[in-house]
Amino acid sequence: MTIRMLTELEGVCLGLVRRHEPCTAYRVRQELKAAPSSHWQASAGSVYPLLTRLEAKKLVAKTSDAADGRGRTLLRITRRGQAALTQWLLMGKEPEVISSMTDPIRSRMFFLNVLSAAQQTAYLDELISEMEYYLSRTKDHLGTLTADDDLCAFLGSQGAVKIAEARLEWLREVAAKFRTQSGNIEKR
Amino acid sequence: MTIRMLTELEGVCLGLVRRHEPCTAYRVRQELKAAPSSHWQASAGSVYPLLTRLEAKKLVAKTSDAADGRGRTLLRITRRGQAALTQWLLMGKEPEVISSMTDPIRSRMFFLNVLSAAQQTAYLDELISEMEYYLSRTKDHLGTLTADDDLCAFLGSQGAVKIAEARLEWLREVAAKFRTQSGNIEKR
DNA sequence: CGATGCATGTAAGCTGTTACATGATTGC
DNA sequence: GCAATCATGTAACAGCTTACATGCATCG
Repeated sequence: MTIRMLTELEGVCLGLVRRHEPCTAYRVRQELKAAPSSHWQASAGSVYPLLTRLEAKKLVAKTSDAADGRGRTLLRITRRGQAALTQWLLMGKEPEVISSMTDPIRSRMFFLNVLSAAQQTAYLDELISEMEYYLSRTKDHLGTLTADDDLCAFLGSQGAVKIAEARLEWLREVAAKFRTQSGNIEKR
Repeated sequence: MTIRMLTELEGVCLGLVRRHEPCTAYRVRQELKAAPSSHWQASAGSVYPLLTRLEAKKLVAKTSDAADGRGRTLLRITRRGQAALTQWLLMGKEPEVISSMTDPIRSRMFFLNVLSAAQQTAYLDELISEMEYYLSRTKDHLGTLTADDDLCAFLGSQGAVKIAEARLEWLREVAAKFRTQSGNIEKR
């Protein structure tokens, strides 16, 4: 019996349930929102149905404590859930997973020549300044973690910093190149 | 009159039409598939409707050459399309765009402690080897480009290499840490 | 003349988003 | 008492994927 592969958001949410169990769906949303670099909005409309889906597949167990005044539902990962999470994690070594990274800045860089030379340098300067701010926030977030407490969260967050640094360094080189080349003038 | 903001895939496709115009929708798909690091499958079911959508918004112009035996349709970007592409590009400096990067490896790293110590090191070793291969392919792709021909494509591809190098370096550090710590044993 | 590649599309389904809607609890 | 936060959901919609379907062109 093969477990249907989890989506990225499902994998992350299941992992968060595991890390913070027992926890509410609300907590999972908060954790997603707190992450300084995340593609997901973690809207109620995605997280609640998603966790219901995971429950239907018996990957998480919901327990509604009757004693709890508000209708709070606590989540826990099941043994099947652990297996599914492991399978999702191991899928990470597949080439199509490794290469499926998205970087909206890099995507845009390919089409920078749609801008005038003046616009190009102005845009790159603003971008670098925003990236610097993003990097500082990412470092701040890393500062709240320790290697002793949760090594995985610490190293994951460290990766975010390292990648942000690489992006920033690259942007600086791009800006330098565009300044010396005085823009990449269209040939048409 | 504000132009409705383009999605990521729309922006990339519009930019590709511009770079290769006049070109077919098929060509746009090929270009997307050829990119060594792309989140998009560029399936027919997404690209064709997408370009029809862009045509309806007058961002691209379709010209069906009657002389052409096969029912080939050539695409060109319109002036409105250039404006929309510019707007999409400039949106890149918004914090939510900068931080919306996704990295499936980094996502998984947060939950590595679901694996046993032996599984952890085995997985990281395989991952590093796959990342090395991915990096070499990315470098090969960069090698096919020159700074003189299309500076943007060259620098964009250079960014892919730099980020891949940062990811790989980070993965090596993670592997080293996990080996010395002999895994991150669960406390429960 | 058959395989591969060029070329265009559609239908069903899943996932995620925005916006809306409700109510309990906690802190000031 | 009132605001902010905790907490859970639904409905409409947009976007992308898989799988299916078709036909022409080119090369061996």
